[in-house]
Amino acid sequence: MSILHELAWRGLINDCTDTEALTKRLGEGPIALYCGFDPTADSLHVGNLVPLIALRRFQNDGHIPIALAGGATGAIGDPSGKSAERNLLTRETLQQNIAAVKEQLAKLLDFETTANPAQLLDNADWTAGVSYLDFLRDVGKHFTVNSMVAKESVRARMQDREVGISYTEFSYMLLQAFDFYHLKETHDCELQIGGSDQWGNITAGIELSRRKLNTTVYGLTLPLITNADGTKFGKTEAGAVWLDPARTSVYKFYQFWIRTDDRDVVRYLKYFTFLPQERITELEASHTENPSGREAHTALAVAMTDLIHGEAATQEAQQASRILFGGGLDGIGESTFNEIVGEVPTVEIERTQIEGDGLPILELFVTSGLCQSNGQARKDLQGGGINLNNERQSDAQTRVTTEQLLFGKHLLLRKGKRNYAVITAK
RNA sequence: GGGAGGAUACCGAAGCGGUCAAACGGGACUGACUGUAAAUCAGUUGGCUAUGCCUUCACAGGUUCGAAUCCUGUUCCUCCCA
Repeated sequence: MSILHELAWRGLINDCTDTEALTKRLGEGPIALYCGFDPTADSLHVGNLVPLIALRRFQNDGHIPIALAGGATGAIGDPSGKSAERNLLTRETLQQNIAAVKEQLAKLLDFETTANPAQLLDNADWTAGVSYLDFLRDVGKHFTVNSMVAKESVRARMQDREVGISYTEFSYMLLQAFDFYHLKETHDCELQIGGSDQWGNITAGIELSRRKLNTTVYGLTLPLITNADGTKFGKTEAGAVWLDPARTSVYKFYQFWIRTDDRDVVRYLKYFTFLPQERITELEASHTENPSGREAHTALAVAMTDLIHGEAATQEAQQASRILFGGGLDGIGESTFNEIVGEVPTVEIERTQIEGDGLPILELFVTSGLCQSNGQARKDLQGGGINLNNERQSDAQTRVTTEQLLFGKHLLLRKGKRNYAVITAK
């Protein structure tokens, strides 16, 4: 099956500038393709994953992926899909972000293979040195403002008189177009992929390449990932789900996937995993037949955690999840318990703090980070959502002492059904 | 430059002298039901040493027994005219 068919089966093709020609071109041999990632934070998040994984899919099919860290474009800010002007990042932040994002990109693509190694580029390298006058003459001249204004990203903001769009963001598409043109010229990059909101930026690049190089390059957009319940994909109570384990722990990352809505799980298996069609079809059948078995969810969570954090970390996260959600703590041993220490948020306190009269339970929940304030903890307790060592607490006056320590040193806190934390006495 | 209107909790939006920690909606959290799902129903949604106390309605003052509500000034936003 060709790569395009594969992507289509997975529901990953939103739009293509010329499916027929691209199919033909891909059939003729390896192609270089790129996708840009703007360093808006010091880590990528699951929302960035679809295009990144798509790059890898192309690489697996023998093509040459170029991951572009947007040192230049990130300095400007892409108006696509944004309803308001953003603040510019400082240069230092940008530098840090790029460095961090580069590392993450490097993990998902194969840079070692000799046949078609991936490449990691930064568009600041070829943009920073271009003077404003040169840019206006060499790039700007090829675009009419009329066509720029017609782009959805710009039009949306022009129609909204309350927010408007700065000249800076308005120019964003030219920079991205310049990237594509530059990559075509220097790396013979013939395809750009990106989220569906990138359509306008991609076609701008295609036009520039045609005008300046008289050559045809292609664009392919991937769908915007939507949750069945209408919320934004990749967001949780705590915010975005990041790839950086320092921001989103491996356990939380695993949990994020395991809690996927039933209606989304098969779609996500197709979007995000490299599992073969047959396997996904199997999982779909198993899920339809016995949803409470949650086999598809587990497969998804394992595949994703594996991909981002590696096998060892996945096993730990999985083990911790099994212990916590596998039916009570009764009879578990110390070594088993230790599996969850450090996986779920773990806070250390001085043993002396809970000796004698001990600490108020509400305070402990605030310390653990599960509750925002004493008042909130009290409300949660009144609602029946506060558990210590998996026992529901109903008295706000309760004080926790060394008596309650599991194995002489840990306390297992739970708020609600699935928010765990461990407190360890030093 | 002239004129009009506005700024309320996470968001949207009521309130226009006391009964306002502030209606209602969304979101979020918790409980029940379940499968760590969805849907549904219920509770909660400023802080606290908690049948009470404290700090909030852009900011700073003032009037009043009493202000989110009235007055003055400041900042920001929107609209209309030039």
